[in-house]
Amino acid sequence: MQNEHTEVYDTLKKYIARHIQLTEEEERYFVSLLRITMVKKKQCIVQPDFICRYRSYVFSGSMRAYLIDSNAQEHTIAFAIDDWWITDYTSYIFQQPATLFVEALEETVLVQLDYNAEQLLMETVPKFERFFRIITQRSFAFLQQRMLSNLSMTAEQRYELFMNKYPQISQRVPQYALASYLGMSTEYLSKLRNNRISKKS
Amino acid sequence: MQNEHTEVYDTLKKYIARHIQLTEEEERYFVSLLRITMVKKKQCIVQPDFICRYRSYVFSGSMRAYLIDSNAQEHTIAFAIDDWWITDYTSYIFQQPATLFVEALEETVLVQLDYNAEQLLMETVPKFERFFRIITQRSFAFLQQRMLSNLSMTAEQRYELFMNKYPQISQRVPQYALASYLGMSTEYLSKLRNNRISKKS
DNA sequence: TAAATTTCCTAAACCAGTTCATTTTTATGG
DNA sequence: CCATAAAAATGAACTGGTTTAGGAAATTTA
Repeated sequence: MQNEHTEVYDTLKKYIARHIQLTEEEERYFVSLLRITMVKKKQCIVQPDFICRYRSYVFSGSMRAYLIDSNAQEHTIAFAIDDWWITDYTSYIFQQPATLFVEALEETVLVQLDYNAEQLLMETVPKFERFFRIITQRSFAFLQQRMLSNLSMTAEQRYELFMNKYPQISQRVPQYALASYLGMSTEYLSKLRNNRISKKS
Repeated sequence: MQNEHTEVYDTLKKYIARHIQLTEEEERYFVSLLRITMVKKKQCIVQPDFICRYRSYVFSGSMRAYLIDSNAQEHTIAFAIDDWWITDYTSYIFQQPATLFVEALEETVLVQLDYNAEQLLMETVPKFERFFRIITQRSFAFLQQRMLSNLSMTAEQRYELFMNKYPQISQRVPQYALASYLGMSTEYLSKLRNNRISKKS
């Protein structure tokens, strides 16, 4: 058990080291604030109306964050596989009730950081201000690109783009989840998959 | 002239003070890194293929950032009026060639921070790591909400939402810019404006 | 203040993508 | 290993929103 945890923490530490350099003491302190959580397929770690207390790093497995709208339709705002963070971001940073579900798509191992621990961490080790700034900036740039794709491309182009950029993800997530991420119906995605749309080639 | 600049810097300093507390010396240092730029209507401060060197704070006037796609269609990714920052974010943070235009919608006064100056600022005054973390987190949460709106709402609902949330902006920007922000054609926006769509009321 | 240009409005034809209904395939737990 | 549920495929009918094409209003410029 301890061995397994060591491996998980080491992976996260390596991820952190890509952005900031910590002393051994700082690393130990950081790790002391974390907790490891295993979630089964379909289990939710965040639900609407509850305040989201954790930011979760995916060590293995995969997760998705989605909204259920007033017509009972699902809309996926994010996937997370290894080395990505996931949470209901709005709920987490403002500590207000969530609107999203965050659910495991398969058996998943997470490393979770509590909101209060995160605040404390940034005060105690200011380098983490930098760390969270950098990863948030990257997430923002990523999301802006996605927004632009959704504004400027057709469903088919969005599908092609996703397949090129994230072939791994497309194989691991259910098709209805991918459709709701790309902003199209499952039926239409199915047609695209079996390219019964444009007979260009 | 000096008076005018003082007013501009004071507004920005007040904005900064909402998130971090600076000493007078830090404030002076910060201000020394800034420059004020006036832009005329339709003038672009960022263009595709050029690296975006500045982050711009809007003191007065209004700006928008947009993409021109392969069909020569415009897609607005952001507006900025007083107290907002604007830039081609991806180009700025990665210092890579821009893909967007950032254009003045009216005569506008900007305060600009150079990329290298920003890096230096964060090293010299680490509080700014915190400042940029916080504003980036808020921008991210905002963009995620917008992404969810675009995935889950109809054109009409998006229009209504925007009008409720940003009545000031809708009056100041041209209709084609708003349509391209909301992800619909100008013709359809025009129909919605004169509500010739749903005869519910 | 007239001319030029840009923005805005209108309406009919059209189409990308949805909805609905049904079938086939794949997962899953007991 | 079967039973049953969940996910994916398919096709026909439909619709929200676009396209195209025009003309009216407003803004800019000379």
